[in-house]
Amino acid sequence: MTTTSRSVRRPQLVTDPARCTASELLRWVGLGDRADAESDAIMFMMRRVRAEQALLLEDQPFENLYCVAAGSFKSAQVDVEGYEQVLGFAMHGDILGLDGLLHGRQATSLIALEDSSVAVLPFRLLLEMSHQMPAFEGLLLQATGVESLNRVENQNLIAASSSEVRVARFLLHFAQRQAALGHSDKSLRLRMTRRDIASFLGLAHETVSRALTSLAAAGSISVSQRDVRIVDADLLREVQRMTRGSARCRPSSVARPIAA
Amino acid sequence: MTTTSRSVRRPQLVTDPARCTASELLRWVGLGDRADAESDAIMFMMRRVRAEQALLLEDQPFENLYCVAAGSFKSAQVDVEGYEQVLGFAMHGDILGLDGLLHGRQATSLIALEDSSVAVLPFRLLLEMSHQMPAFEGLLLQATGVESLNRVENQNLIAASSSEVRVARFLLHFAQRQAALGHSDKSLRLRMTRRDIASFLGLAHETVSRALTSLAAAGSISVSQRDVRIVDADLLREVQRMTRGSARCRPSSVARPIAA
DNA sequence: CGAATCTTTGAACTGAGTCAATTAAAGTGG
DNA sequence: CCACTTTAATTGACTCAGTTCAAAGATTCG
Repeated sequence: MTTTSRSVRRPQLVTDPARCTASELLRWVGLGDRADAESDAIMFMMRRVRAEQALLLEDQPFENLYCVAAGSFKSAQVDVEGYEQVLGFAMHGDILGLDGLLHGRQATSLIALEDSSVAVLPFRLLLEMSHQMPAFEGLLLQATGVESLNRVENQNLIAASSSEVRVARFLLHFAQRQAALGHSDKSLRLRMTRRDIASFLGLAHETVSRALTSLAAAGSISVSQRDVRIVDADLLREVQRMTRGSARCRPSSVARPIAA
Repeated sequence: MTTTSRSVRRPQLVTDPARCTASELLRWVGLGDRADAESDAIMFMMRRVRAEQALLLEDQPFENLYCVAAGSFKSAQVDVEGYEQVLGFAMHGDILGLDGLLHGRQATSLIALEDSSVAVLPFRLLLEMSHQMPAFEGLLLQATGVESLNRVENQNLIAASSSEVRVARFLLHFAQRQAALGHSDKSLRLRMTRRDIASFLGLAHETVSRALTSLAAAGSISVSQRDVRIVDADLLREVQRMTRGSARCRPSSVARPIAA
């Protein structure tokens, strides 16, 4: 229906902005080895979402899952008083929308942090396909596993004692995800505002700012607006390890690298 | 193999301590309507776990899911310094162990809070069965949905601004789960220690204690050891709603019921 | 260029953590 | 069944990390 549709020959190289093959999808989520001719033939619709726009609002009926193809999202809830609680961030390859599965209504809104695009995966269809193609069953299982692990990791992020530790963990976690996607794990571009990070970590946005400054002063990172460069990963990891009850380290001037 | 095994006639009434039918299982997780003759015929092993004992330790290979039949559990991680981070609490009908799915190793330990028993669901088997019996597919999907929602709810618990709000939310959340199981939503027996709650909520255990005292003083609950009675649910809900940035209400003396 | 938003920084206040001591409950074993 | 020990829970006093309020740079965008 669009420009490229008649000249399709090498499906994985054609980048029709309006649709993608199941093989591409599988590659995005890290199941590229399960892509085959069959999955080459299956197409999914894509949907573009401009920065700040909602892919989905809470309470909407649950119909689709989404796989982030490009860009990034935050998931959030807005409470009566208008305060926005950020619940997570998603990037390339992440499956979104599962929180609507249980009650049939989305629990959180999904808002694009930049111009983004997602593959639309009608859940019913996905379920049917998973009966025939193991690759799709794998997709669902993986999404489940990721969701489950995310819960654990998020809790570890937030439950950390000091603000500095939380921010350090957030950065390392972010870097790790970047690295898993083949990007640098040293230079991060934070797509979200300080406020978003603050809400996510349960802090005031000023505190996030101060924590970043403080970590930078300690020499573990350097910050320039939304670009964060991890200068001394070991030092950062030293900070990140501190938990409630652990050695009463002086919070900001950990300076001395203790590790052997 | 045990006492009742030869006199089996009405499967759902027989309570063999060492095994259970798939129908019972489905009932426990709230999918009782999908139980049928076929599921009556399928048996799962049960496993008893004494109070304080681990059903499972982190890093163990992922093999089974577990469904809580009786008792309750906490899931936790212990970090290098020996600090135990509690990630969640589970009760009757909850599916445990999903956090091991992604990497094939359990991410958290599961520790019984009281003498408990679980149905052992070998994951491979579960997967195979889900291909033939829709009820089992439903079981997996529901577990996924619950896990996904839990993540959202936990984050809301922890991200709350003040300690009192967190504890209030914790209690209401707990009450709600109790109610869903047919128990009273007014009188709660907390199976976990203050320390566990504190770790879960990211607070010091003294703070949890103080928050409870304070809520009791305000008249929303009454506390006697691990028995908590919700006296004024509306008042408690009033506290629970307060979020970061919301009206600077005086934290403990909210007293005046504002609701119409 | 101005308007709006985001970020950083400062100063004052306070909620929650830490330390310490007391009380209560639950085991243990004679 | 009663001392004795151990663990859990509460309470108080003190301190400090983090919030709040305020104000000044930075950045983006129309």
